[in-house]
Amino acid sequence: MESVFERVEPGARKANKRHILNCALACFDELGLEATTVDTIRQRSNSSIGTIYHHFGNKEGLVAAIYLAALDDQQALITPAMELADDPKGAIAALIKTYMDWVSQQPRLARFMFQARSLVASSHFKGELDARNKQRYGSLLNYLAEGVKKGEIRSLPRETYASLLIGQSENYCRAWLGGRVKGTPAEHAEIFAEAAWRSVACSP
Amino acid sequence: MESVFERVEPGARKANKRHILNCALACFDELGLEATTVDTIRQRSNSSIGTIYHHFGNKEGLVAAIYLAALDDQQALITPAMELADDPKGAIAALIKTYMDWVSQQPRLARFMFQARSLVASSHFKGELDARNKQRYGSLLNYLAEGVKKGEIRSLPRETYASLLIGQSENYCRAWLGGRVKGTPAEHAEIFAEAAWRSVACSP
DNA sequence: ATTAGTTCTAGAATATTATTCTAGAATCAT
DNA sequence: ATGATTCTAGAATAATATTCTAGAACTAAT
Repeated sequence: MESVFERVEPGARKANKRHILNCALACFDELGLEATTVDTIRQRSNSSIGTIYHHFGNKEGLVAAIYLAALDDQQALITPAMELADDPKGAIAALIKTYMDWVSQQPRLARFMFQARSLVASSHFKGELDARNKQRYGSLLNYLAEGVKKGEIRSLPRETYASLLIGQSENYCRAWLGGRVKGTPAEHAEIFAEAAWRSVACSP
Repeated sequence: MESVFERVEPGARKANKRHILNCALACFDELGLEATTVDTIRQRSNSSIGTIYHHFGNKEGLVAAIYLAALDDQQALITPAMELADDPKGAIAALIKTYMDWVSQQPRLARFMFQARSLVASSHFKGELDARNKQRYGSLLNYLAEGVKKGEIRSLPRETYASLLIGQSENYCRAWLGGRVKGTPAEHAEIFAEAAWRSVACSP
């Protein structure tokens, strides 16, 4: 978990910044976004108000820093996994399995992402978020377009593909993190990969 | 939109309470949950702090009241639509089309629901939310179980069905409300109903 | 190694916002 | 008509976020 923030804030100099990020994540996860105050985080991290505001600007900035680091960590696993695949079906399976494995292994981060998403999306970090999402799905969509030409993928409105592919597994992950279902996302990943493929494929 | 709150707070006596709910919804939608203060709502509704706290207890209670009213409004359309269907495929299509139509017609309420969900889920209204969701999916799951016996529906882990059916359309609705896609949910509803069916059906 | 510049730490002071409290007005049931 | 209940109002208080100032630690260039 230390490693998640090492990617965005590397080096010994940033050790305390990473420490604060970790403590903040723990607080948010245990108490919820609203209920954790900046002072709660200060106490847990043995830090000071000044330090926290120096590094993150405000509470929203701290939330966004964790959120974007988590998104980057996810993407750092998904991109290479999809590049290894050699057909659309394999790429879709890689996307879904990698995503569901990540959630299963990083439940605190994943839970935080669901809680913080709408906050980040309505903050002035919206731009950064949109840029990452655009990059995230851009290459996938071009890839699918080829599949359509070859007759492997159904021709559907371009804007529906992302939801058709990731919506089901995302919904299940949220349910698991909220304790409403028991089986880990990882253990059902095949089912969801298969369902996503059925949704967009011309033939099984 | 007045009618949404009439269901839960009927009668002339509750007119002001409904008025506050409507004004609060408008504020939340325009400014976001965090950015709208209780005083913002007081101003917009020409009300008073005392009145607001009398009716809702606290800000969280106000959010939950809107959320649960919206959920009930949705359900009031979905339940009869599904009961009219006479086979699993029709029931699934009714569920998805009714849901997507509702979102298209009530974008403010729908957007609010996505923004407030995790807040309500981590509040002490979690119980009420769980009860409604249990009821919401309970009958659907029993219905699907029959389909499995008849060989129409694939036999999958029970806890995966709800995500498989509603995940895609929910994801698209969120994207539409966030301005990331252009086509209304209603206009793509057939595609999503079809995809959900493909995900769980034995044969097309 | 010294020094100028930069980043980091600290916490008191301030500003913003949520919530409580008390009292009176309106409504209802008998 | 009257006692009980619900509703309205806003000042007072409490909780929380944010700003500000000053000094410590570190970095790079001489």
